[in-house]
Amino acid sequence: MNDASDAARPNEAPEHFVREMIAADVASGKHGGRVVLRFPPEPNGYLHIGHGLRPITLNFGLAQEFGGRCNLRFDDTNPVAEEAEFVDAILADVRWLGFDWGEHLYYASDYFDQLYLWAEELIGKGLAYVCDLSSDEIREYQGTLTEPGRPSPYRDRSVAENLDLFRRMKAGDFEPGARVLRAKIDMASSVLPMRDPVLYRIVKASHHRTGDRWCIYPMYDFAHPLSDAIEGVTHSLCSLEFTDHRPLYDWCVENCSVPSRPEQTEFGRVGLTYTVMSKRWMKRLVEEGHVRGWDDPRMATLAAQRRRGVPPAAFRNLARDLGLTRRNITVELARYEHAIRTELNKTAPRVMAVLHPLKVVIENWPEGHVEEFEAVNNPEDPSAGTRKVPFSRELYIEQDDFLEDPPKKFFRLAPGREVRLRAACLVKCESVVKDASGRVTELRCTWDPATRGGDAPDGRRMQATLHWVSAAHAIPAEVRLYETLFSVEDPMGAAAEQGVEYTHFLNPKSETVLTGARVEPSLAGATPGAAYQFERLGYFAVDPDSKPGALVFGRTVTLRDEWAKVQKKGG
RNA sequence: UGGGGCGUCGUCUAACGGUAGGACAGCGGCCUUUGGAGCCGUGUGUGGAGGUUCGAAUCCUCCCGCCCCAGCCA
Repeated sequence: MNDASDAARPNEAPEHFVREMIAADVASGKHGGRVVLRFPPEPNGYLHIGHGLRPITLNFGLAQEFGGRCNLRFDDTNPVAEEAEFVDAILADVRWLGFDWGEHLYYASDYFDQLYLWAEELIGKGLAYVCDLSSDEIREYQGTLTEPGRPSPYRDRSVAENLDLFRRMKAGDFEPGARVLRAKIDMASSVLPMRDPVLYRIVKASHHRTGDRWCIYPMYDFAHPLSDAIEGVTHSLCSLEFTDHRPLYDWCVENCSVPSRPEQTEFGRVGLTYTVMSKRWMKRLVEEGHVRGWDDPRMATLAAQRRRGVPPAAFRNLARDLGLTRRNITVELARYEHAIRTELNKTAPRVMAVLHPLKVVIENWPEGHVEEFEAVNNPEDPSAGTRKVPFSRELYIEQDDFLEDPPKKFFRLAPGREVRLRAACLVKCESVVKDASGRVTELRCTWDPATRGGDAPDGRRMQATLHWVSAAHAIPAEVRLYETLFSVEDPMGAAAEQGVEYTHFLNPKSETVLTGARVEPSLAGATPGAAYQFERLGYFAVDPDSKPGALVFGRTVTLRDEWAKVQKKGG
């Protein structure tokens, strides 16, 4: 994790309340001075940017800082929602972000036997009972935000009867919904989760790991604190919405004979503008075909960001820079993109690619003659070296880089004007060839042999430097340009406000597929996942859709673009 | 409405009773063989009202606003 990207800001991250708390606990010898954290995803879907920017980087990062460890535990207590496929995807995402759980990969389902024993312990202590109320009835008895609940008629069953019933629940004697095991706490509590919460329910579904061995499954509120205790977790970090559950977390740990005393601390979640993060809403985008799949580069999943070419270091660095508070926050897309550019600027090799080719013929360059110019691979990193780029009589430049009648602040090529071709030479536009409709189809230029390499011996300065490829040597490639999936900052908020579906705000231009692009020949062997900067255009990654001889690039993020800004202001 | 959480530039975030600072965005400029990168400059933002204090973003009181909780989801 200490790669070059952190050089500008060595080691120490800014302080925040959780770091201070852990430091204080270590100093005071609490938990024996140990630091054990955990990242506890439920394998019921894909991880998203919010996970990458907070819980993952926070837990694994703090564990590293304090020389402790971070367990990766799947909170798989609900077989109807969970699948092994998601386990694999989550593992891959965490690994991709650069974290290692070592031997500490766990599953809450591995603790089912122990959890069951603790449930019986609670029954024995008179702290839990089997309740025959239906879920509707339980809700009725629960009261409301302002009114206290009423005790279940089954609340005072004997220990023996509870034990018998619970064992029969486990044995499969009852149907789902017939009975549940509830904690006996306080039906009048102002904290709703304390009103005799359900601890176990009957579920007759196959579990991705335990199969059909169980037909009763523990609820999160029971399984989570006890799983933490089993693993010796010292600091159980979770998001704000679990704050109300903390009293119950503590109740479980206090009333079961657990081997350790973990403590829960809550932090705020991270959201991103122009995207939707929730599982349910992302799922709809996939199912309704608005995107190519869960890893479509426009999606907010980590798998999608990886495919798009986002470097994992950008996540770690941005997560660190965001700090940590007890507030749910929304990060501006620009800040996410900034983190990506900062990283890629240091690491991505530069290369030339022409997205919308415009033919250029160098009239004073001999037919059939080829020369190789030496191009710098990364001006930010001399160790990246140089490469040879072939130059010949017929080239392609970007259509956007020529205007027959240029406006004031347009510095690029125009009739009679001279510009530099990156790493090559200076060329001057002598004339323009048009088709019958008047469209410019070709530029006739001349080059100045004295400017080989790009510098003019007489010192004349160029207003612009253009990227280019040699027509005969360039490789055709498909290039996919991405913009935000939604056209408004807060799709869910806007939908609620305007009373329309959030899909109403899908950006029709979120993906543009270009099939006529040409890239320089050095890219011939590029492999999926590789990230490049297409000079003057942006950062692009080789998409896994690429096949031998048929490269597909996807745009990770554009370069900052002053000209685009000028145009926007003028238009 | 009961309980809980939270209010500092547009967005994040510092300041832990002693000059409200940084990052991103924006704006202006410099530089440039990427209109990239880099560099320089640019901001009266502490939700409100009282109070305590020599001094309050920070402590107290009241008010206002936003978020979370009434799954046999996590």
